Amino acid sequence: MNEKQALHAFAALSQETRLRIVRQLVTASPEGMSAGAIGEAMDGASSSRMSFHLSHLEQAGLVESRRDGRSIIYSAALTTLSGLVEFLMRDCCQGHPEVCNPAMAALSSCCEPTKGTSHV
Amino acid sequence: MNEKQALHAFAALSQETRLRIVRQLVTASPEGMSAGAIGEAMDGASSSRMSFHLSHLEQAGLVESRRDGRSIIYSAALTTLSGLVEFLMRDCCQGHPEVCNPAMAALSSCCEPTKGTSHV
DNA sequence: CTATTATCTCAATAATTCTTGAATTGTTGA
DNA sequence: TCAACAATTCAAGAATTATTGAGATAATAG
Repeated sequence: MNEKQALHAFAALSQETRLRIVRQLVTASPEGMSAGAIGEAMDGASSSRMSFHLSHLEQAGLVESRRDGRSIIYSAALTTLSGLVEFLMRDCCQGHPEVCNPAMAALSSCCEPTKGTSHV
Repeated sequence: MNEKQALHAFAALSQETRLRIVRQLVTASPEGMSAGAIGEAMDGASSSRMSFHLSHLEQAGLVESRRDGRSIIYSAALTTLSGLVEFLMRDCCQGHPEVCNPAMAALSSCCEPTKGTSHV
């Protein structure tokens, strides 16, 4: 993830409908959802509007698509999301662990450390 | 950090000049830099342009300002940055540790565990 | 008090992004 | 093949955001 890619990703995430789509798709991961189903979940947004936002997200690498019959199934690109977090933190941490540490703590509590099977 | 705040933060970070300002200020943390000095670092951008972007960033909670004599000193709001990471990951991790784990790994390597002089 | 420096504010314009609706492409089943 | 469905593409207009330059505000030095 370089600055240009991060810029695209941030732009993609800075629009309400698109941010909601991403959250929806993360929840629906890894199966994904058809464009139509996503539109329904977005208060019945029009298909051309969905297309516009979905292709924007795809350009930014935040979602992926595949055809399944008449439908096109979209799914979250999880590796781009973690790449974005890494980019943000790479910036933050230039000698300033006071940013990273709270972020680490937040991450740890959110990513349950697979209790029991701890290993570095 | 709620969705609305995250939306503002992403919008603020989705503009090249502003993303560069944030990175610059994270590097200059915690002292900060005067608006003029930031402008110089941004290829000599005009003062009104700087003002526009700096106030946008301040609105989004990504930077803070204080007056020092004639200058206004801006500094990175590190807690908002880590809040944003937390927001992203809270989303990502809804039952999908496969996102979080790479992100955790990236964070760990970026936030060198203060070898030697470690002290909470 | 005046001149100078640092920054902000405002209005106009330029540029970009979003929405809408109509037309188009691709897929399936009868 | 044809009708129906799912989604995309395109063009026009609306809305938002960024840049510029002129003028205002605030602080300091002389």
